[in-house]
Amino acid sequence: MAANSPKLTALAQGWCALSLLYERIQAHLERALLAGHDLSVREFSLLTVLSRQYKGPGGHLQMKQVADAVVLSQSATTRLVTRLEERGFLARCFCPTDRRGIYTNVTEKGASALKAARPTHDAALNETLEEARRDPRLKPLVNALEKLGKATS
Amino acid sequence: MAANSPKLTALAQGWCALSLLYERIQAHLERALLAGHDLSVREFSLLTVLSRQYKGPGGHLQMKQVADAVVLSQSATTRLVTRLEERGFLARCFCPTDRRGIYTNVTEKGASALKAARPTHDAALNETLEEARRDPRLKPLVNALEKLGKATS
DNA sequence: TAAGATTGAAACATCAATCTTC
DNA sequence: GAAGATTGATGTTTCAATCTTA
Repeated sequence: MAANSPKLTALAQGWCALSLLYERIQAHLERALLAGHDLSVREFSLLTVLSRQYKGPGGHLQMKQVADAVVLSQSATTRLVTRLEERGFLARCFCPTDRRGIYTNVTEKGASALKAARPTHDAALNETLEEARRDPRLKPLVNALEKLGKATS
Repeated sequence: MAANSPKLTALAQGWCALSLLYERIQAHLERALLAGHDLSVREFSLLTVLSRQYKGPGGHLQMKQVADAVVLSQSATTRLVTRLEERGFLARCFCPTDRRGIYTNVTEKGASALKAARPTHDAALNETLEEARRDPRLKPLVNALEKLGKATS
């Protein structure tokens, strides 16, 4: 996004660094996942979210909630799910309590695709962060990111 | 992007938090800038980058360098510049030393649009960060972001 | 009437091909 | 031939409109 200028506020600088880091990671992951598994980051993210669902009441997400989780519009989510359904990774089913709603399950095929892709994803993430740590503008952010993971996990 | 699960690696968790924060800020800024000034975040970013150019040797960016700065492909940058040129915010001119290259200058109109939009931008940024600080997953990241700005400015 | 999911139209992104200049 | 900018083809995203169910 670009860097230093005398009048840039401190926050704006931080935002630039965040953007830069985000976009680098995103681009790197996208490349790695597409090349190795024909999955975009969004698709990976969707599979991840949906595979965390559990059977039983409250365990499933409706389209709208999925949209929130992957930060997409409802219509984009519909299409994303459709694409992955056509590839056999997902299956829609009706929501038993509200027939307006639609649930989506990850198929066996989808689950194994996700499982296969995860090491690629994690490795690419590691690489990018390793590299970002060498950039003085990004280092503090990378450190915070790592601490964050440790604190919550 | 979504959150906790037993098997999520620490880094992946951090990445989820980063994505979430980035996408929230991005969405908030986009909304504010479009509503108030009919500018997308990308357009704002482009104007910011180009307005930092200075007269004299080495002070101007070629299309390709601009593309890197705003993290877009070359062709997308061409079209972005064209759109803003049509609105009278930018003007292309030939690069004197290499006739393949093209420089882009910010017009008076473009400069005043940018100037008018900056307070909106900064205010929206502040708001979103303020809000994000209340989310325990994001707080450490926000703190790092603020320190970052202070350290470099 | 409102809420959830979908579809249609338009905007904007990427990759590959092209055109000009080095 | 290689590099910089552009154009063409294609895919994804958003907003608005539509359809079904609550």
